[in-house]
Amino acid sequence: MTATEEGSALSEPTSEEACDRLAGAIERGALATLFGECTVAYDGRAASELGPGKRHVMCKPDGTVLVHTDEGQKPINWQPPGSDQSVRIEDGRLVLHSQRSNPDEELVVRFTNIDQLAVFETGETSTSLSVTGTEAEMKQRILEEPELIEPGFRPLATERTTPAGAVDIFGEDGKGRVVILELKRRRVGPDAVGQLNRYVEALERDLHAGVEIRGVLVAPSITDRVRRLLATNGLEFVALAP
Amino acid sequence: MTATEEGSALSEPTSEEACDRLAGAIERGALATLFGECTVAYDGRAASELGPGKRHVMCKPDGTVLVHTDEGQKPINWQPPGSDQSVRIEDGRLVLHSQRSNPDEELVVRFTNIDQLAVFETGETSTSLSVTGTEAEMKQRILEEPELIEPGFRPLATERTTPAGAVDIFGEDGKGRVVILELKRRRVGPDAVGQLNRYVEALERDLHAGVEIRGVLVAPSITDRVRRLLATNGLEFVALAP
DNA sequence: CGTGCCAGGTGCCCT
DNA sequence: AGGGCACTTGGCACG
Repeated sequence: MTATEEGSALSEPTSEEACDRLAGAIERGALATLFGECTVAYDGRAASELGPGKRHVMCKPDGTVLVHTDEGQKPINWQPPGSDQSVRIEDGRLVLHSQRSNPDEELVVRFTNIDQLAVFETGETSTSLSVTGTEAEMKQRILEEPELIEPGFRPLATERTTPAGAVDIFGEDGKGRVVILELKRRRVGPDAVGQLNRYVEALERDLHAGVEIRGVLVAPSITDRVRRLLATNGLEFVALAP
Repeated sequence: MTATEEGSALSEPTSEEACDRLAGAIERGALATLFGECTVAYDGRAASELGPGKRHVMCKPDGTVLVHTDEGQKPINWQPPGSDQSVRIEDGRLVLHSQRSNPDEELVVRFTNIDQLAVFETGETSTSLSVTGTEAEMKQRILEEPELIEPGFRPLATERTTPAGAVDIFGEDGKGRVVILELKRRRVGPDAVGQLNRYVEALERDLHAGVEIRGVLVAPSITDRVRRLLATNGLEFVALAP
């Protein structure tokens, strides 16, 4: 036995020790991390090959697998929650295999050396996260203070469905004209204009009178190209930050 | 000294030990992970509060900070590469502070207990990842085999710029008509139609003869709504998987 | 389950 | 630095 064990961490374990410990941790529903030299192969919606190097591998109890290098916020390879993990020894080396279905995707991590294997007990589910500054909050504010859009604006419905999808806020202005609001929590690109335009056109067809429908993009700010796109399509912009 | 040290891992370290070790690791450009009971506060583009619970915290040498719970593929809180970390003791508790600029964003992790602190040496930069099955590969295949689109199709340019943005592939058909291709590597939603439509309209204005321009969406498959949207806008679809 | 859409999206390339 | 867009986008809500 060459490995040293302190708490739930094994330093420089053999492949066999790591295999047993890792399999046990996954079985028990614990969170396990490995750090060491490995190669990574992914095949699924896309495919990738990653040559040897030191990486940090995390196996979560919910089936998530994350492979991180020393840089970047996103994992270089991963497997989503619900994936099935299995561990085995091949040619004396630890191999972590992860399988996902729908779509079928496969991730294989082959370790040539394991610096550390750690197992953590996460206990009961963690406290929930509350986020503020979302689009949902913008919507709430507009419903409470419709004059943020313009004097006389009256919201009539949220998520009103059209053949092209659901409109964020549906209402009418002081002159009784139909107004559609598309909310964006940050500076927007051209895609939002396409979205708003689809809704306006779909509603004009749906109400099929010669009704004029106003389409209004509500966001903190817009780019120049978006300003021109809005003008071209006869749409409007109201500045509002979340 | 109550903490036990094996390799580069401290089990149940005191706040002071953890503070020294973590600060040193960050300073040296090592990768550090903590696991323990903590609260997390974020404020920036949005804001969030996370109550006490066991989490896994990773500090990368490039300035990335990731806070993971026992579930989910994405971190529950994070800070992007380039952020500045600082560690201190407050009321005898370890506090990790991370600051980002442009936009100004702040992340604070307060530990009430540290189960483990580990420091890893990542060595030289890791081997690069090669991915296949991307949109770029679709483009390459079409350039090599234009008949994948239709007999007689001739690609003339890629990334040709229009007032609305760059077109994936620009070419002409057997009858000399201008053809625009918008490539998607997976089943597409309505947004892609908006994108293609913008390009077609922009080019029709740009070439400002009464030239007919064909817009073709190239993807593995499309939804029904997209099929209708394409028809409405006089656009076409060619099935092609990456 | 697929479809649609938000996200503190992130990352990459371009101007 | 800002704009535009791909991404194994991930995640959620809804039909």
